[in-house]
Order: sequence, then structure tokens, then C-alpha cells
Amino acid sequence: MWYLDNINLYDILCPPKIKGFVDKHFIQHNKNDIIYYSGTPDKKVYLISKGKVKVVHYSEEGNEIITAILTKGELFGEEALWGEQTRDEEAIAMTDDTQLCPLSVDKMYELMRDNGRFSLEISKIIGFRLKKMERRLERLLFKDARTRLIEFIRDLIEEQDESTEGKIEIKHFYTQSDIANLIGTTRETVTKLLIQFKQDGILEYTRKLIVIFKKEDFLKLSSA
Amino acid sequence: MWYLDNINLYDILCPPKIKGFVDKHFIQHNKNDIIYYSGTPDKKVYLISKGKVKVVHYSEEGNEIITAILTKGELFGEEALWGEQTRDEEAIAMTDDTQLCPLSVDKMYELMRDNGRFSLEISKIIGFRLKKMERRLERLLFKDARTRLIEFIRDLIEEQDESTEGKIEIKHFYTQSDIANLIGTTRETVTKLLIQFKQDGILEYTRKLIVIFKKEDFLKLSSA
DNA sequence: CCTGAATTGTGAAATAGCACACATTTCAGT
DNA sequence: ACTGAAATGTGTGCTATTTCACAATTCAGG
Repeated sequence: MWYLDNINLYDILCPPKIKGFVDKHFIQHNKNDIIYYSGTPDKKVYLISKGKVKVVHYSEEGNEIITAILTKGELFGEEALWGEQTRDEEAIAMTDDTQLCPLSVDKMYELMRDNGRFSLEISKIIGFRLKKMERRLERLLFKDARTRLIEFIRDLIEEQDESTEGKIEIKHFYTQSDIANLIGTTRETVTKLLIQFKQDGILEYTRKLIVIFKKEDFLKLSSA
Repeated sequence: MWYLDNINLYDILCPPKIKGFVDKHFIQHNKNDIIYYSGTPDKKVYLISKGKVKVVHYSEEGNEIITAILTKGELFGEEALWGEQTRDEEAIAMTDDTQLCPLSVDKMYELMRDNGRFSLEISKIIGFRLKKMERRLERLLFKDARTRLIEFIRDLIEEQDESTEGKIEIKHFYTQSDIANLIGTTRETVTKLLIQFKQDGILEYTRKLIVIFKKEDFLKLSSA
């Protein structure tokens, strides 16, 4: 069965036959580089091979909505595939040495036509983003800010933890404003909650680091 | 809306060559029929050819999250494509005479392998759902309940309005609880807001009907 | 090693919307 | 034409969160 395993896209893109499709192999970005601006034309899809990318949307009122934070193996700019001529969002590299593999829509079409497995992978990656979005929505609908913050930190743990027990140090790239934005509250509330957590002896933190004393305990924390 | 225009999955599914792939052509459901339950195995993807379908997810705490409301041309159950064995959500027909076209995952794979255009359509449909989700999230993050309700009604207008000016009658299938769930507030708040709107002479309503006196005015309403 | 910008910290006052607890209305099915 | 369930209406606290207005800290770049 050619479809089942959870292959990543690189296995598919790497065989010599297909390799020719990749533009310029890779492009590299540093932290805070803007990959594309809102309002500019760009008919490419980007596959992330290393680093982190933030996709941001601005509302009329000027609010910044962090649509997604994406990492290795994920894809963005897919709107170009269904005919969007100009971007209505901004993509920003969040880490130094972010490596992207840009694919023009035309090449994407060729790939999708010739390779059923590739097509499926693309659908799957988009479907995965949809699922993440649903989780975010669910939290926003039913949990209070404190719980949302806890679950956000839990996600961070999952992302980078090598199944350590006990003390964990989480390195991350988020400002408190970013966090507030992602979990749907104000920056001030995030600050206050973090300070509370610190006072309660649950965690310690500095700008780019969160230290959790006992992972087990933290995972057990719930609302109320 | 650019996205909806050229969704002609039927054009793709109809040619004789492919027609054979469709199981049993269509299945029909009546209002409130459950298409599949959470927790049951089902390796099919469903394409809606008529009617409305509600996809609902239940959280551990028993909260109901309306993940999506889908109509003609949209697709659900796509998780089966990436190997989910059992459903973790429930799909319910919202209208009488809801017609679905079920496609087993195996047939989907064949279709996707043989037909690049089909693959692209599938990605597009999922991408469209992602976009809808992003809009919903955006509103939840930055707008108050009143604004969210107004924008929800605006969506209803867009969905069914034949560009009439002045008075519009919106037929819909939502209970106030549904609306509350979709816009992220409580049923009581929806009730109170609707009554307010009525008192302010903005609209009139009964269970399944909302009447807006002046479309132009309604579209201009903003927060505050 | 300064300096200005970005980020984080803090407190008071105001409030939107929630939770709860019922009342009333509507409607579908027998 | 009844009847029970579902949907809608209404009032009263209450509290988590926002808003606003600054202060203090951190940090990157010249």
C-alpha cells in the first residue's frame, strides 16, 4: 500500500526524478526576515525544511492575528494553489537559519498530477493545520485564560521535550504579546498569570526560557 | 468569493470513466440524522451534493464544539484519508433531503492517483475550510459578542442573498444555542442581543427566520 | 558601555458576559 | 387537539478579564 506510512515530503521530493522540480533547492532566512509581505504577488508554495515560520494576518482594525506557527515538514502559502494572486498575509521567519523549499504553483501542479502520493501528502499537511486550528478554537471557546496558558505551555513541552522526567527547560521564541495573541487574551493577563505561576512554585521563567520543576505535576494541573 | 466559484467536483466525478468509483451513487439523510458517530470506525469520505451538514466534536468536559457547518460542494470525514481508523467527531444532517456522495478511502486514493485535478480540488476544499476556521478564530480573538453576532448574521446574508437591496428575509437552521456555540458565547447572551437588535429596530426574527429591514444599514453596523 | 526601543511588571477602576435559576413559548408527534 | 420536550425569554449577582496609565527591566546595536 503506497499511501499509508507517515512518510515525509522529503522522501518524495528527493528522488532524482523529482528533484529537478525544486527551485534553487533551498532559500535561507534569518530571524525576523519577512518571507513575503501581505499585498504582494507571489505564486509559490513554501515547504519548511528547518526552523520556524510565523504566518500573520492583519485585520482592518490593525490587529495582528497569528494564523499559524509552522515548523519542519509543514507548508504555507498554499492559497497560491487555488489561484490567489496576491498574499493577504505575512510570513516571517522566527529562527535563524530557517530553511525553506519554494515550489512554484506550476511545479506543484505537475507534481500533483504525476504523483498521487505527493497530492495526498499535501492534503494531509493542510488537514493537519485544520486540526490544529480546531484545537485552538476549542480552547478559546471553553477554557479560561489560565487554562489556555497552561495548555499553551504544555504544547511547548510536547514540541521539544525528549521525554525527560522532572525538571524541564523550555526554550522558545515567544514574547508575552505573542503568547497573549495566540491564546486570545491581553499581554497584561499573560504577565499576571506567569507571575502567579511563579509564586505558586509551578515554574520559573525569563524571556526566552521557561523552567518547569516537575513535568508530571505540570501535566496534571487543571482549571480552577 | 473566489474560492467557491470553480468548485466543480461534479464535473470531475461525473465523466463515465470515474463514475464507477462512486459507491451507490448517493445516500440520503433527513434532518437530525446522524451520518456517523464519534468513536465508530468508518473509512469513507463524504462529499455533500445537497443540504447542510454539521460536524461536531465533544471535549472531555462534554462541551459541544461545532467544528464546521458544511454545504454543497464541501467535504467531510477527510481524516480517514490520513489513516484515522475511527471517527472522533459526529456528523449530523441539518436539513431534510441532505444528499451525500460517500467515497471509500481506497477509491479516493485511486482517484487522487489518476487524476491530478481531483487531488487539487480536494486540497482546495480542505484549504477552504481552513480559511473559514481562521476567520472564525480571528473574530473570537478580537471582537465582542455583539460584533460576532452581527458578523455571523452577515455571513448568513452572504450565503443566501440574491443581492437584494432593502429588506431581506434570512431562512436558516440554527437554534440560538447553535449560534452561541458558533460565535463563542452563551445562549442567554445571544437571546439578549437579538432582543436588543429587535428593540433597536435593526431586525425582526422568529425561530427560523431573521428579517433585516435595511440591508445597507445592517452591513454598516459596527462595534460599540 | 550607553542609549533608546522593546519587553515586561503593576495597580485601580470599569465591565462584559457568565452562571444560575426559573418562566414562557413553540412545535413535533401521537 | 394535547402534551411533553425543546427552544426561547428574563433577572440577579458575580468574577475573570480588559483597559488604561505608568514603571521597571532587558537587550541589541552603534
